[in-house]
Amino acid sequence: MSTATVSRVVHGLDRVRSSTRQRVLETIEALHYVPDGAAQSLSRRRKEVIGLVSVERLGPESDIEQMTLLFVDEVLRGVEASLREVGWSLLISFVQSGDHAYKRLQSMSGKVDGLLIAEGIIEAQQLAHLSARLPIVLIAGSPGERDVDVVAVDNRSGTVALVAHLVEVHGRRRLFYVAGPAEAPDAQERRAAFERVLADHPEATSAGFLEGRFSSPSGEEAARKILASGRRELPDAVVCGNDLMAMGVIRAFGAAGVNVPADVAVVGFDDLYPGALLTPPLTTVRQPMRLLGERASARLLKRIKDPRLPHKVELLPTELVLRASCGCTSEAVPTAATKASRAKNHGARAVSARKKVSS
Amino acid sequence: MSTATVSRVVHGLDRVRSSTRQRVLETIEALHYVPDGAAQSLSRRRKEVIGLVSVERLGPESDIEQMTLLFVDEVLRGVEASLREVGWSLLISFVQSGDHAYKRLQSMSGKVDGLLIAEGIIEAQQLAHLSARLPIVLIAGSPGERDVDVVAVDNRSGTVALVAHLVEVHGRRRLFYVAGPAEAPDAQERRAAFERVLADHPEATSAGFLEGRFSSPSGEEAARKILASGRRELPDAVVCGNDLMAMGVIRAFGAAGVNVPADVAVVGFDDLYPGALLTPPLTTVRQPMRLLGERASARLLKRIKDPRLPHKVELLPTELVLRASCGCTSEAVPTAATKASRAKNHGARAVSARKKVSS
DNA sequence: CGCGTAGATGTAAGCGCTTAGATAGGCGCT
DNA sequence: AGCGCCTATCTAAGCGCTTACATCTACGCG
Repeated sequence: MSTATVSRVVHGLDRVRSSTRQRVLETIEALHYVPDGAAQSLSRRRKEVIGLVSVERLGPESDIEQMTLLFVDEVLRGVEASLREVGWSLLISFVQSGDHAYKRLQSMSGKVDGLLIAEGIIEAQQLAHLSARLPIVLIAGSPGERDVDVVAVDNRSGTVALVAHLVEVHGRRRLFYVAGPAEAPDAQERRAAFERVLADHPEATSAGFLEGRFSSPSGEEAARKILASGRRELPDAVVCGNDLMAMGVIRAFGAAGVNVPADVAVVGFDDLYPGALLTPPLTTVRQPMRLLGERASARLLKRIKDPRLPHKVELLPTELVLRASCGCTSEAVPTAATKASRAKNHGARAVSARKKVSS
Repeated sequence: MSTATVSRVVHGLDRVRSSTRQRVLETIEALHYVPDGAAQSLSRRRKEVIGLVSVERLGPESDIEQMTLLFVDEVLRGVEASLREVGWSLLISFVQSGDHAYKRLQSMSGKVDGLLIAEGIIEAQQLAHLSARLPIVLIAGSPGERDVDVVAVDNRSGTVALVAHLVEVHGRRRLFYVAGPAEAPDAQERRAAFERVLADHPEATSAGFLEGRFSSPSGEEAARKILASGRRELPDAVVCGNDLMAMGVIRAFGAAGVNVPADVAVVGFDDLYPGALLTPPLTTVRQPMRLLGERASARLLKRIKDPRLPHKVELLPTELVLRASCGCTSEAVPTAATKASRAKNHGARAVSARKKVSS
């Protein structure tokens, strides 16, 4: 029996007499035969593998930064799940920024049909080179990128909904902003959105601004600086660029005897899991991380099938998660439509950021 | 110029005149040439890829189960890091138990040189089949497996250290055990270790036993049952098979007005990150998850190089993490040697389980 | 000045699959 | 029975590398 017949049986495309098919299947079963992936890839000119490359954070704050990784892990699950559906495989690699990321990406590019790359790993020019060789989708990249597809989270609408909530529902007036590092596009977008809400609400004013490093200790530090300028001058609310910093702020305020949210509201961005465990539970904006992974791989697959597709940026909506740290209580905010899907989340209320924005 | 020369330049094994080498390198650079992985794999008869397959938990308790995934993610990082060192790649796949796990593993087996498999995904017989085809290392499997290597965490020493601490240092006498599901080998080992400590300490007795599902809600349920048998009869301490259940127990006790640890000590196992955020912070046993990944892949690589190596079981030591839920305060336990590496962990004290056991 | 030799490069045979095109059977028809 | 045609199967040519082996070049030596 020729290998051609076996191949036809395995893939079932061509007609094979059913007795032959039977015989082949039995033999395959008996021999525990599994086709060699490398040979298939070579012959088919398609590997049915895509690569995911993201950052690995290290450094002195790593113990807490571990939480941040939840982000990547959720994305990864989304990617894996949608790949699994179509029978493709996922190759993953972490790089430390600055590391020889480009080298790694290049070597991966020989083993996959397409690449999912986390933002901020390589320079635009290197990206362009890679992108010329194989399909690439950027995850959570700044929407400005050319020559690649981007799937990102809509930082703006989420922040706007969150800050508007503080001002409109809780009547907070003096808002302090603790931003993420200026070089992070996410941080910039969130900050810009914050300022925009202030501009749109004359009754609210900025009570100050500090730049943190997206880490919990940098949040604590920011809170200490805020406290240092005197209790009289405490802001109404502290809006943080992410949950980690918000956690730091809450901890430092708690240590100093400042009551959150009675004295100062504190809110974050990300909806990391432990936020719900804090005292008070953290009001924040949820990023659809798993969805991010699903969409990114869907787009990549589409582009692999048709490489001449125009490049596109896809923004994913966020969701406002109201817990207690903004001043909401379990009973508060009866107006907002609660989403059943989040009901389980410790009594938090979730509101589509889109809805909030449009109102 | 022949492809052979290029190949020689790229791999630098054979002698090439340096002017030629130069020319080749320049051309490679200019063309952004990257060798095709599939062709290399086919020709070299080695893919330089290994696969990691682990469970994806779903179901009604998934919101909290997400935490469990931290486990897998840490292992994954360990694996990826050690693979990166030798230039190999990592293919990953999650399966839902019961899912067609064997099918998936089979298809992966065609694309990798070896497989890292999480415990409990497939039957022993299927494992044996796979193992006959390619090198396999089981992660956190029960040490009883044959025909495969196993790298696992030493549940026993950790549990023994933890329970002995409750009895010897805090004088707890009536200990209740909330176990994980009986079909989980980890759960069995921990429970057995618990009983063993009781046997070794005549002054301590069992206050009861319940089987949970390793989930936080099942912990809450257990706590409610304990409370239902009357306040008079509350145990001194509740030892839980993992952190999630311990978190549930603490929450339910808190809701019922039971003071932890004053009335009842509660301890877990795993050292999931949020344990440090609870009130009171959770005393637990830390599993070296990342190390687990590193060791598992190291062993797999070794076996791939020499497939006739005898199969081995490797047990990794755990580490006692003392926080407040066992009765320790920041000042307490001045006896135990604290490990500098854990000092950052919110003032928790960490003690090598081995050391504790030997004392 | 021819030959031996060693170093540099080219040639070609796979690696295990897919697939287009060639071939071989079986059938119904005249 | 002989022909054509359709279907089931086989043959063989790649896919892009690695590598053993053949070839070629240049040099030193007798």
